[in-house]
Amino acid sequence: MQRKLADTLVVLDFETTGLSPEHGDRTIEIGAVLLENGTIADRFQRLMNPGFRISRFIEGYTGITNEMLKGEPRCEEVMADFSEFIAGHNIVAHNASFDRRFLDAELKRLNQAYEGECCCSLLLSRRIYQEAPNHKLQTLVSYAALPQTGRFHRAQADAEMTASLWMSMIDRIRRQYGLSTIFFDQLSELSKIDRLYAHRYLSGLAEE
DNA sequence: TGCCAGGCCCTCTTTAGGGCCTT
Repeated sequence: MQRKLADTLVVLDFETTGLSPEHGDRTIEIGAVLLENGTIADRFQRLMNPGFRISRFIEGYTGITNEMLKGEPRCEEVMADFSEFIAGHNIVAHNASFDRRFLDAELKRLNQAYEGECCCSLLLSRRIYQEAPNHKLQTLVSYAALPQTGRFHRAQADAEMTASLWMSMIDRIRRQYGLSTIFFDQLSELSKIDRLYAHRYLSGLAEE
């Protein structure tokens, strides 16, 4: 599924009620963009009602209030639509292990599963932007001089800025190593190898 | 009401501990 779909990709971000779906936390907002050949071809943004009140901490952290969620559809309804949105595409998220756990947990409630590949822009940034002060999304957007498309910690803005970050890292690799094309599975591999070997790996790609 | 996780990665490491990230 990876290389043949290298020209399409869904970058996603969840806002949730907490850190752990295993302890009952649910998603309250999904934001995503479909990238086709490096440009945004489609968007998906929904608020959803988790079925219980969210904490004051989450209200302050995300700007999403209990009042805002009152009339919104349940998670199951939104996730059914989102499952169709991501079907056939690989996905990217910042600290993807977090978003993947929530994606899997929500889809499991629908007796569904995501079958594609998932790559982490945080892990990739630790190899491409090794000199950045830290690798929080907000810091990297500033560090790479990318446009701020909205409020941080809202799903759609975070997804769009993660997409910009992703493209900026691809651009940096292309320019630095003279690569005309770099595939999703190569970036996925790069995010998994020891970051000390990142340069050696990319140099190897340049020689192919 | 208050609490909860997990994977990566560095180092004063590998028979471990703790910071970084995500909400």
